[in-house]
Amino acid sequence: MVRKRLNREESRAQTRQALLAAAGKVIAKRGFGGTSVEDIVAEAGYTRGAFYSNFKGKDDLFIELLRDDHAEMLEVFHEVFRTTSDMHDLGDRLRSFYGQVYRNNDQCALWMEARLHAVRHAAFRTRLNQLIDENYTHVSGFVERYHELTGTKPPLPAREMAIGLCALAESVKFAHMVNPVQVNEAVANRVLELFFGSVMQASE
Amino acid sequence: MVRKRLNREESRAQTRQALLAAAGKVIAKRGFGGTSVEDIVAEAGYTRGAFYSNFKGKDDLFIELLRDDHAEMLEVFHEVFRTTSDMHDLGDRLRSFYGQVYRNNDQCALWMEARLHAVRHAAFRTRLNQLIDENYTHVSGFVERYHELTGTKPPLPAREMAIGLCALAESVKFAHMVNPVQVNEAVANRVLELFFGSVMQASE
DNA sequence: ATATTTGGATACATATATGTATTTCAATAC
DNA sequence: GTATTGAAATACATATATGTATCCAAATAT
Repeated sequence: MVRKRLNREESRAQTRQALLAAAGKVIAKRGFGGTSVEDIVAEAGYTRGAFYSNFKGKDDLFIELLRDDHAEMLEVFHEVFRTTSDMHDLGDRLRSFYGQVYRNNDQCALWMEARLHAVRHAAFRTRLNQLIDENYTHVSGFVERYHELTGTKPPLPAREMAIGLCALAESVKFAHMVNPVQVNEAVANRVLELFFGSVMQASE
Repeated sequence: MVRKRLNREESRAQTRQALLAAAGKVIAKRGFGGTSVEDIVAEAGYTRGAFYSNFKGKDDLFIELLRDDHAEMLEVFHEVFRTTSDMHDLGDRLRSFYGQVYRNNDQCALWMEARLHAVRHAAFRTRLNQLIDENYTHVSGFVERYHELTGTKPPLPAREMAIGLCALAESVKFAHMVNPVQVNEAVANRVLELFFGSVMQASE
């Protein structure tokens, strides 16, 4: 597994990453509240010592984990929206984005978990909302760009459109996760398509 | 507190209710995974003995709690949708419903918690989805009624419309809870109004 | 009145959590 | 090569959880 002899910095970074990865896995499985520090280090193959040497506590690690994930998400976002100059398919794009960005259900669950935790813990909420706001800003930027190019006017401020679009995409995805039978892939897509489409038409 | 001498049945029902109420409170505060049986009984002023005498375990209690809450929600639903014969304001109605039905944030958090738990636990998922499906059926019924009366045709099967509308309403509410500053009451309402309105127009 | 049931408290055995204090051993510095 | 540093393990003290087994007192039945 470990290929070359690591120096301190590298070694520390490695365990840190291992802990984060393990945390992601185990939190997705058991929920944040239901996950103990012990669970995390066990999954990662370390001990509690390593954990407390790297993080202040569970909250701290969680935010760190989300930050990493968020960075990845932005990469996907830019990839999806940069690859084309044709702006007419905002719906498709955003759906594709959410299809890609939550590449697995665990990830979607993780963010739901985070939001829920945020509702209950003010300090955590503040930090999480920095990430979420950044998300809104990016989507919002895309909405603006879209309207510039199509010469239309958004029916609401771009940021509010972003809030709605994000909410919709996420919750349909989530509904699908909760009930994959009733809300199967096809249904989820139809619903998203209709809702996105309708809202876009409203702006012409 | 206790007014009259209770017989066994009544007494049992009373503790049961007390436990359920306490659980709702404490789960909303700490999350399901983060809540111990001990927490629940402490809040209710009983002991673990009472708990295990009334429920098989935490999952069992949780479903029971949701079932009760669900029943209440349906009452609100009917109240909101029965009070008028004017069917033209589906959006208003549904928004009003979601405004009323999740009369406090705790309740909304509780259902999110439940969904999240369901994603991870198949047995629980089955039972939760019975409740959610029933919800869809009711909203769906309203959508149908709406289209009958307005002589329009839904752009998607009524049930799929219901899925989308519920997802939207819930997630905007949730977004508001997570970030009450950015997604304040006014923003949430504007977004909901626009999205609902657009979708409804799509059906004409 | 006495016997029986049973809801819920108490006791028990065991398992798991937390956070800090201390130790160890490899990586750096000298 | 020896000294120093620091990441992670171990040890420790304490707290909290779980589920069952047992007990008790109030509510029924006889």
